Amino acid sequence: MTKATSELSPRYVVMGFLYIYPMHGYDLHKHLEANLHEVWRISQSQTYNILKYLKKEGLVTATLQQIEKRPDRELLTLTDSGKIEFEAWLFAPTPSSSRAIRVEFITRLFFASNLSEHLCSHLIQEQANALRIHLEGLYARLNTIPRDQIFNRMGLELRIEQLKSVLSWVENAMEYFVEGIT
Amino acid sequence: MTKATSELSPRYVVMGFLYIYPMHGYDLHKHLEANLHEVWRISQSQTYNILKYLKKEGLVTATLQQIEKRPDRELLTLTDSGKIEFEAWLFAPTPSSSRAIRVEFITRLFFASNLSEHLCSHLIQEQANALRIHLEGLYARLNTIPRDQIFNRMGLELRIEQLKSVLSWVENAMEYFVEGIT
DNA sequence: TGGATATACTCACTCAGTGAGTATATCCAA
DNA sequence: TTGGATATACTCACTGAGTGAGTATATCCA
Repeated sequence: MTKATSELSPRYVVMGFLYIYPMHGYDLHKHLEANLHEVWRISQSQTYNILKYLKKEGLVTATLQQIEKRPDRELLTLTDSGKIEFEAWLFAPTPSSSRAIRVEFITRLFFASNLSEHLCSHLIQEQANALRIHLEGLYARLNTIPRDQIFNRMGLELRIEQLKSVLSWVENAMEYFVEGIT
Repeated sequence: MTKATSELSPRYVVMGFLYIYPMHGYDLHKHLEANLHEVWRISQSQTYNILKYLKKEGLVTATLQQIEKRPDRELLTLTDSGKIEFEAWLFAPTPSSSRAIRVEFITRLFFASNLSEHLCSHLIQEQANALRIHLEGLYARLNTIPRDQIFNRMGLELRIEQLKSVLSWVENAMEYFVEGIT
């Protein structure tokens, strides 16, 4: 799928919930609200929009449930190719932008925590490494921007500051999982 | 204009360049690339898209220049209402999200630096205050999220960390303007 | 018994953003 | 001198994120 999906697509959260078990669009949206409302703000209709194109792409199938007199009601299931796509996303490091870490990486941890704590710790390590490498690149780029390009320098320097604070958060993220012990 | 323009609309940078003086869409895009490529990444066609709806909204007017045999070529001018909208945006604090500060606030400083250094310092103060107030709100909200909502807490705590580092950057931003003295 | 709330989904829309394409003018190097 | 790169200037058709209002039925409970 050499599809140029925009960085930070909401498709994977949706797929993630269906990865756990099949459900209705309605429930899916409720789960989103309950578990990740500080991370994603996806309206109900937007949830249905996403499901629509996932169906079109064959990542999700809908089976109609006919319950006497009630209309529609589709039970949504992640297809095999849907599962593959989701797993690929889950295991690959999130692009190194502050926002992507806050939204996508936390979402990956959310789904990974359903699988194993060890996986979480692994994802955290990998993400921290990716961030360190990316930061190196940004420092190098900063050196190529002439002194008088004040606002380009501002943009890049602020970006670097943000990423530094994101990195240190990621490095300590394992604390969330051992917290219960305290 | 109770228009619900999405937070972080690219319309104001475009208006900002036309605020300085009228030019072609082509030049406008070149200026963007030259001065703010670390801040905004707006493609040429996207620049024209923006100009299109600004024209439709009466914020920009286009006067056709007929130069013997060459086609099209529109000189774009900011209208009075365009100027008013731009100034309103320039003087009002940017919404307190990390990305908005990195993109919109730096853009505001860019245009403000064309007007006066005193204005820059004023905008920086105001923005820092707005950020402090916003952070208070986030801390309060964090206290309302139960301990077991791990991922919602993660999202909010990371957001707070990012905003803290953004705030300290803003507080020191005046350094960019006195730099030449060193 | 009727009004609030929960379940479940649709539609029409705007706005951000991309990629490829069109057309002419100018410069400069073999 | 000519033809190929580069600069000028703009258009079009598209995808994808996101919103707001609307539809329809079922259930609860006061």
